[in-house]
Amino acid sequence: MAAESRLDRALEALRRRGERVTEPRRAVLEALARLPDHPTAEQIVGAVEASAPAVHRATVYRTLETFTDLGIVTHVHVGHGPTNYHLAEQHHLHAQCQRCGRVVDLPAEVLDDVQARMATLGFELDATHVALSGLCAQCRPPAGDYPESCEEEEP
Amino acid sequence: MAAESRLDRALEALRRRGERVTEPRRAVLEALARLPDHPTAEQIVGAVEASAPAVHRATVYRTLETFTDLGIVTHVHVGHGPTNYHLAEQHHLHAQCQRCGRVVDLPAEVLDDVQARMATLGFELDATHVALSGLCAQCRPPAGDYPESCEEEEP
DNA sequence: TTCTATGCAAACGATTTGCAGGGAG
DNA sequence: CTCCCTGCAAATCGTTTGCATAGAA
Repeated sequence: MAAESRLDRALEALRRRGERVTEPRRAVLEALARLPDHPTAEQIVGAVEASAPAVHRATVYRTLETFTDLGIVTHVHVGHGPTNYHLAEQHHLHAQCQRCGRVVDLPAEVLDDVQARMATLGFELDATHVALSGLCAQCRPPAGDYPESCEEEEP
Repeated sequence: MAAESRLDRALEALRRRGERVTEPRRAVLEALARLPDHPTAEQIVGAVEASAPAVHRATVYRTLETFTDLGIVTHVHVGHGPTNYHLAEQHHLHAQCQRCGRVVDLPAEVLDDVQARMATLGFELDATHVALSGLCAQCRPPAGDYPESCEEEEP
């Protein structure tokens, strides 16, 4: 799936809903389509700054909120640290390593059973909205040993 | 389990580890033992202020961090909103309602299967560290209807 | 022309930090 | 007496808001 087509599809969704297509909005969508992983608002601000320097961070935040309301963008809360955003197309779950901060994707169905069970308790689980927490393969102490070589991200 | 005995046990744990027992620390532990649910740092600050007005919020934050390192206190990150703290005794999970913000406790084993499955993927799940997210029984739209009567907390 | 979306600056909530003094052990 | 813990003030980080204006439709 090319980044460009994802961008076009998002723009199309915007117009279809009668929303205005502006330069900041285009730039935010472009950043979301182009950036890898799940960028934070601040990373999107940085990416947008390259193509459209006049766009203010407040606009990026407001735009992300609007897109979320429209269902174009999804966000994930990670235990500590800022919220992560991505285009709403791919439905998957997330887990974040407590040590290195990396966010890994998980197949969407890992929480299906939990979801079913919580439904019987009256709680409607939104599995994509928060990232599970733990230690990734690199940071997990290998069999009683000390953790090794899993650097902190973004120095 | 009486709040006082929980307090005593925590104080005992402090001394056993050669940590100093000071008034702020005692007050924070007392607040944790006495407050219901899972108070935020700021709620603990408020509770501490009653018994020991001179204790500064920075001290409360530092104390909570120290206690966490010592394994006396545990914290839970909720999707949006401040971190929740509790004494490390009870091991259980949490889920937060996206709408009313309430945090409900879950039996510790609801994520056991997920934990096992993620272990095979190399990820060591810490199920208690983040709260699952969704809609609680009161806020969940009852069969296609509009949500009703689930007030926002703390006005 | 209309009304939404934007830029800017300032406020905001939650949390952290540097520093010098106080008090537990 | 020594060093850890504390109070205070200020900084920081992520995010939100009020206001007047630009610009999409």
